[in-house]
Amino acid sequence: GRGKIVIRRIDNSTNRQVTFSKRRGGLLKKAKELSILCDAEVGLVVFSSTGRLHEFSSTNMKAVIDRYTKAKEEQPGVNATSEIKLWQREAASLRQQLHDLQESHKQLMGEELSSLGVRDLQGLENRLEMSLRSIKTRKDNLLRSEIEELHRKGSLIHQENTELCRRLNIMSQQKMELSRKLQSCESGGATDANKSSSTPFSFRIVQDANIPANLELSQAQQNEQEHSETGAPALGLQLS
Amino acid sequence: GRGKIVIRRIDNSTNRQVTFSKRRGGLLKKAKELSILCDAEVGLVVFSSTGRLHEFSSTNMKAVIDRYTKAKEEQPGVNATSEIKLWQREAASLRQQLHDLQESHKQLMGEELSSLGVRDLQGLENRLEMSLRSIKTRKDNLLRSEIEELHRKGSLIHQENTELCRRLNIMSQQKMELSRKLQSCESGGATDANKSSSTPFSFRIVQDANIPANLELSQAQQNEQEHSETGAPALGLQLS
DNA sequence: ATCTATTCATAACC
DNA sequence: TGGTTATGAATAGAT
Repeated sequence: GRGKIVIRRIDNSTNRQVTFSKRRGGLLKKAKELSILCDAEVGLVVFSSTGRLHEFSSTNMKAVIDRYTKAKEEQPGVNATSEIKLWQREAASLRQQLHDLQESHKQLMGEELSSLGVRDLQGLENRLEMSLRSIKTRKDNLLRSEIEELHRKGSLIHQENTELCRRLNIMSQQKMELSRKLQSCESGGATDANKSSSTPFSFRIVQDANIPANLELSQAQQNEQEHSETGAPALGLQLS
Repeated sequence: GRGKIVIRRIDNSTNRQVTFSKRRGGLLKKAKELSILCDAEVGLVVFSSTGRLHEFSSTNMKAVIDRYTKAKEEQPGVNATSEIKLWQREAASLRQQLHDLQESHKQLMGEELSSLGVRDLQGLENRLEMSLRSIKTRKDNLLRSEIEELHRKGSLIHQENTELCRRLNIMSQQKMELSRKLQSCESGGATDANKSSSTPFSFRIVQDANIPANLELSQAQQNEQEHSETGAPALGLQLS
C-alpha cells in the first residue's frame, strides 16, 4: 500500500475494521486460488473482532473439519450416528466415482496421458475417432437439412416471385389499355403522371408479398442464422 | 510473477507442487497477519493433494472449530438431523456433478448428441481433434522409443554374434591344428569323430550366448509384445 | 533454494 | 461501503 506497516494490532478501530474487510477478501481469494491451482482441500474460518463469521472451504467445511480431526487424532469421533456414517460413505463413494470419471474425462481430452501405455492410448484413440465420426455425421445431417430447408423456402419464394411478376405484367397491360381508352375518350389529361407512377407501385407489391413468405424459417436455421443474413429475397434471386 | 496465470488446476505435477509450497506459505502468513492486525480469530486448514496437512490457528484449532460449529448450529439439539441433512445435500450435489459429467462424457463418446446444435457439435469436434492429436503424439513417442530400444538391443546382440563368430573361427582353427598334430603324433585315431563334432558344438555356443542378452527387454516392450514375437535373435539376423 | 520481472494486494485517501 | 492510486508483497518462471 501507500506505506509499509508493521504487523501489530491496529489501534484505530475504524482503520482496523476497513483493513479487516479488505484483507479478509484477499485471504479468502488466495485460499480459493490455492485450492484450485494446487488441487488442495482448504478450510478457512475467520471471526472478526466483532464476532461475525466468515468462511471458505474448497469442498465442504464439515468434511474438512472431519478430515482434520481424523488426521489429528486416531479417534475421529465416536459420537457419529450410523445414519451420518451412511451418508458419509455415500458421499465418499460418489466422490470416488466423480474422481474416476474426471480422470477418464481428462484422458479423453488428451490430458494426463503419462500413465497410459501404447495399448491404452490406441484404445483411447479408436474411441475418440468413432466418437468424432458420430459427431461429424450428426453435424453434417443438421447442416444438410438446414440447407435443404433453405433451398425449399428459396424455391417457394422464387415461385411466388414468378407468379407476382406474371400478375404484375397482366395488371400493367390492363392499366395501359385503360390509359389508352381514357386518352381516346377525353381530349386532354394527366397521361404522363399515370404512366410514370406505374413502376414504383409495382415494386411495392413485390416487396410486400415477400415478407410473409420468410417469416417462419424453422428451428434448424435459428442456430446458425449468421450463415444466411442476406435473407430470403436474395436467395430467391440466386435461384433464378 | 513473471507472467499472468489463469486460476485453474495446474497440470504439471512438479509445477503444481512448487506453487503449492509457495502459495501455502503466503496464505499462512496472510492468515496470521489478519489475525494480528485485526484482532480476529482465524483457523486455516490445508490438505495438499498428496494428503499432507498444514494448518494455522490464531489461538487453538479446537477452539476455532468449536466456535465455528457453535456459530453454525443455532440449536445444538437438532445437531444430528442437521448433520444428516448436510450430508444428504453433499450427496445430492455430488450426484448432480456426477450426472453432468456423465452426460458430458457420453457426448464426448459421440452418444446422445440429439440435444446439441451445430455450434456445440463443432466445439465438441474441435476439442476431440485436439485431444486426438495429443494422444497420437504421445503414442508415437512411445512407439518410437520402443523401436529405438529394440534397435539398440538388436545391434548389441549383433555385435555379440560377430564377436562369438570370430572366437568360434579361432577355436575352430585351433582345434583343427590340434587335430592335425594329434594325427601326425599318433599313427591311427578317431579323427573323423573329432572333426564332425565341431560344427554342432559351435552352434550350441552361439545360441547359449544369445539367451542372456535378450532376457530383459525393458518395460516399453511389455505392453505390445506381439509386435516382436520373432524375438531378439531374428532381429540380430535382420541387421546383418 | 535463489533470483527477478511482473502481477497483485492493499494502505492511505476520497 | 465502494472506488482510486502509489507502493510494497507475492509469486511465476527460470536457474
